[in-house]
Amino acid sequence: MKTVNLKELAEQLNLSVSTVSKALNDSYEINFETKRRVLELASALHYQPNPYASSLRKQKSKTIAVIIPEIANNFFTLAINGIESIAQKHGYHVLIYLTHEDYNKEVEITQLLQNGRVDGILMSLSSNSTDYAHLQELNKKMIPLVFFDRVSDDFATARVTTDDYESGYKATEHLIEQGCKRIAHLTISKNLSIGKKRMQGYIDALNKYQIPLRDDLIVRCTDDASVNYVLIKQLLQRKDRPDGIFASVEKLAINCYQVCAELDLNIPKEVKLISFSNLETAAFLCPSLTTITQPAFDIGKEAAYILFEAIKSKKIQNHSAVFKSALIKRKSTGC
Amino acid sequence: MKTVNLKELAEQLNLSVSTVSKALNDSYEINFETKRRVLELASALHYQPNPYASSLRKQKSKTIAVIIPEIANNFFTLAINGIESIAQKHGYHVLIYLTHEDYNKEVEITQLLQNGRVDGILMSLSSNSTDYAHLQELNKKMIPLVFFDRVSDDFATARVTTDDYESGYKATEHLIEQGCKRIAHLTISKNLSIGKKRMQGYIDALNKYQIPLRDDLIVRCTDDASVNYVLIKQLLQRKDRPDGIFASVEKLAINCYQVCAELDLNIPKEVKLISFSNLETAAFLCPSLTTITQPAFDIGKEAAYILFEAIKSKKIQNHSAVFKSALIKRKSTGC
DNA sequence: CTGTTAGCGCGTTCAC
DNA sequence: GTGAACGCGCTAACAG
Repeated sequence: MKTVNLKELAEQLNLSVSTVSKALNDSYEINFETKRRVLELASALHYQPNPYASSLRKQKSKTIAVIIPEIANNFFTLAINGIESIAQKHGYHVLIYLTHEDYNKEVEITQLLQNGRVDGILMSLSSNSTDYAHLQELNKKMIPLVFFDRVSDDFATARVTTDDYESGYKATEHLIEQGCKRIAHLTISKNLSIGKKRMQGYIDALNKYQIPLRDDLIVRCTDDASVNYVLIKQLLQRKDRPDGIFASVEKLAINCYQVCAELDLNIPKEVKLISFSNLETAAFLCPSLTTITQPAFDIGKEAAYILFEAIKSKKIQNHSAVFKSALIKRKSTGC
Repeated sequence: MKTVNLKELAEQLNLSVSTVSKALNDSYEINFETKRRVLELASALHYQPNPYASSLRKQKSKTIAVIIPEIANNFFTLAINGIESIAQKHGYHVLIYLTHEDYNKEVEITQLLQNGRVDGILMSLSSNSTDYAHLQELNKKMIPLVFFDRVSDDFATARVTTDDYESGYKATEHLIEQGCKRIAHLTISKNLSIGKKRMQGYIDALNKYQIPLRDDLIVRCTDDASVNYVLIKQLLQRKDRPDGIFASVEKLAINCYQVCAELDLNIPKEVKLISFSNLETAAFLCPSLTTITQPAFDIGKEAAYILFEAIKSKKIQNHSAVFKSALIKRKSTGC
């Protein structure tokens, strides 16, 4: 079937293309009766305007991009949910891109978005991003950018995060209150502010309770899961193995479970574990894991909201929002 | 910063717009030296072609849409991963749309895609879709459509699924082998083939082992979680409560966990549970849940692959692929 | 090999 | 109130 366009409608109605266009856009110039006729035929023929012609003309794509490191992760999944709901409300379309924690891919993707494909970008940085020239480029092109969750302090733009420092502090404090003496911290990329802030919370909590900070209990994990696995195994095989672990991300907590299973270590009796996690279902199924849970859905919504504000006002805003995360204790668990 | 376009490049190089265009597209007509000059300036100025102008001209969007009922679901999450990887390989962009199991939204979304926004669509039906006029419309417009996972037998198009019948049979058989006598089945929408086929497997397995099929053990769940919760609670509060449950989707299994926790029923001692599930991490954390796991990533990849074949060949193919799912038993569990 | 011309489908002047 | 004409940025057909 031939796709129906303005010309087609105009011919059938004995009107000019521009009149039809105006009628469809509800212009005040057009006679009510004409509008009615146009709208009638349009809906009868299932007319849909060609989005790209319109984008080209209006220099507006009605599309945003979401760039995230991975999707098999409950936080991002919930955030997308929030983002999509706001986008749909604004009549916007959502493009999704995965970097797989690869900085080069992140650069590539942002390059694809340089020329009008999107009106704005929501982004969570990949863990090995250190240089931000690709983002400067977006800035120059006046494409609004909002960071969420994984932000960098080295690049100024609007951002939506959780209270990472406070959460890290509380998580550590919780382990201390459970009687842990040797608390390890599994951290990800030191470039990301979530890594830095959560760790600072850990450090300050230890200080507060006068527990010596031991560098050998801080495990700097990588973006390679198998490497992390080995690091965690080494940690748990030491004779003075930690009695508490604070994992900065869910994935590392899962790794702990795997290692503990292999080493026949009981969680939470022999090792207490606490982690950032949004895996609601897993947390439910697994009563021994106390989690720090972020309001991922709301974070997505807020980030989208800020982005649309920026798009509307045509100003790159430096708005920033911080959400509280919650420490969720599971019933019938020592931890 | 002004966005740089072909005209800009042409002026700076003292060439015509079309020559520049050809050079950038590596046309054989263009002199090597000219190409070099063009490419040099283009990269110096970070030239990126306007995708919508090109789409308009070529009538190709280099974009596909993925329409799914929800995203907070490990199956879809993994499938998107697979889809995105193939799309990226083909230089395609991925639009994502969530129907939230709402048929009307499904219709709305497909309408938005009628006029060239995408070159093809990947779709998992919402559970209450019964009418397919909106899909016929896509068909007429020659937009390739590939179903994955949630397909309908009432609409003919390419599809990628798992061996739902066989999986349902095996799941039920597994419970029988564990000694279950009263096996309940929690099913979703009867419109979807996954619902029908998994249930048929259940029925046939019972027959095979000469266990009477009891209609009161088949719980037809809805798309309203709170209703399902009540239904499951009623099921488990009966004096002749089931000793085994086969949940057709993960979400319903989670509901079972919640209800059992509330009723102080032990899983798997008092009630054995088996479910379709792709929640790898949960399955790991929860050794008492045996799962039927689908190769979601590969299903996504295959669906995308078929779609790109259709786009390339400009033929709407009726290719269909069936993947095996795996029954994954957890260690140290009676079920 | 390079340039000229003519749209892709739409929205916005500016005449009438 | 309506229509003719132009251009968004790019590509393709056709000249030269």
